[in-house]
Amino acid sequence: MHTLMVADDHPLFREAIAAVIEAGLPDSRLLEAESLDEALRHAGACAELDLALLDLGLPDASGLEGLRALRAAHPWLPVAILSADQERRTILDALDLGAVGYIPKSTARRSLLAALAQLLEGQVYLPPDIMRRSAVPHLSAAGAGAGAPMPGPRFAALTDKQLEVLIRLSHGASNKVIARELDIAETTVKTHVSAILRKLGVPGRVQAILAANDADLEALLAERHGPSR
Amino acid sequence: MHTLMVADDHPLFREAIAAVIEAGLPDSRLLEAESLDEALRHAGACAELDLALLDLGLPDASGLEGLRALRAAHPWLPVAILSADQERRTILDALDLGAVGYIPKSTARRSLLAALAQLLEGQVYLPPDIMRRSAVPHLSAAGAGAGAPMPGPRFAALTDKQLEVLIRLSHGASNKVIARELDIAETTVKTHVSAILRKLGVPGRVQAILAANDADLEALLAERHGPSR
DNA sequence: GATAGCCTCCTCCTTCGGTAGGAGGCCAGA
DNA sequence: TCTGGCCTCCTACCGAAGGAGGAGGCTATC
Repeated sequence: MHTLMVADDHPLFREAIAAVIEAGLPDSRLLEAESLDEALRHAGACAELDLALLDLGLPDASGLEGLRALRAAHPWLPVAILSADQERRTILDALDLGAVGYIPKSTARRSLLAALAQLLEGQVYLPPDIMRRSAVPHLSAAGAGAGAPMPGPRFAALTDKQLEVLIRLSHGASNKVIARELDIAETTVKTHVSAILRKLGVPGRVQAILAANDADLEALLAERHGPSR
Repeated sequence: MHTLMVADDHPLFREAIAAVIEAGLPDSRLLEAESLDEALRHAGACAELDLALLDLGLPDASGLEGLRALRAAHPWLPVAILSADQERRTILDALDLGAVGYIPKSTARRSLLAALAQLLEGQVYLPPDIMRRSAVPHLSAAGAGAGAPMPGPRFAALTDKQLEVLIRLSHGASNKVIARELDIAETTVKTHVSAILRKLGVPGRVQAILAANDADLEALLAERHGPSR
């Protein structure tokens, strides 16, 4: 027997959550709040609360302020964020403020149930697809000393020819097209592509393209051949 | 059949990990490294690596620098931290650098096994006892911004599900990964992908990704279904 | 001369991506 | 009630992609 609370200003979404819980956690009770104020009152009134699901778009709380307020008022209450925001940074900030989990609203119904079960068991839940994707260790928010850009993949390790191939790769060209454009055999293109993937530490051409799109490869290539080209 | 790597300079600890894996994950292979350098070499040599367990006390890497280096060299390798450090701040910093999990060395054998299984399934694992004990909020996060990128007209023809697939596609996910994340069969993903390619008028996933990267698909999806921020 | 790195090309093999065609279930509108 | 769109899943087939492993020619450096 668990008691949950969902704080979301969209009735439809609260109903959806209620349906999921009823179907998958029949032993549970659900409190509903449509504002931060109501959520705070519920949390104060109900001592049995096991988990609060907090939307980040509440009318009386902008962004993570609601989380901060709820945490400050009830430090013992586990709070998980429920949001349409899929920014990695937002998730990390929420954890920083003491959230025990983060559930994107785009989560599939079955995954949602699994996430709730995990949270009720005392575990931490974070969306795997967001936390595990690209997640390039670069830029911004947390200063923390040496803020050297530290270019992600090692484009500098690529040879000129490999750079030429990667540029065409990043434009979406197939091996066959690249072979024709560079006037070499397709097998040779494959050799170059394999070398590129190995040097960049990525598993396939798609990831190589995504990595390449963050850098100006033409500039790098031009720089190598001196200002005269 | 999974392949793991443990990077720790204490042979005893490596042996303990190996024993746990042998007992609980008999289908798995384990590579051992006693330095960051060796870990980097293993990661470069073994493409099948599913998960790296990185100690924060390596002799040739101080603290989270090892994680930064490993992430930079192999952005697509999931890395979980294995450390004696139980500071909440350290865990958050590790996540910031792209770690997919954090396992304190004080973890009980059974919990360790569960954590590894969870990580190998593609989930995120964090120590519940540390993450769930109260933390004092002291952060200012402003979610201002909200630029105005216009989603291309072609994307309007996509259904919600197709949009979900395309978003993950644009992050470089394979059909198999998308299937796992959306909890549907790979054949279904293929069906969706085919429909997407047809509607966008592009010949392959690579071109779809390049087209998708010019639009803010998450915003489009959020607008469609109950925009709660 | 020897060594090393790069570019070129090859074959064999496996996995991934994509199409074609079919099928059942669900749900909203006519 | 029926129709149509959407989601789901399947088999079968084929081409693209990528790894393994080898090979010859080129240039620069020691």
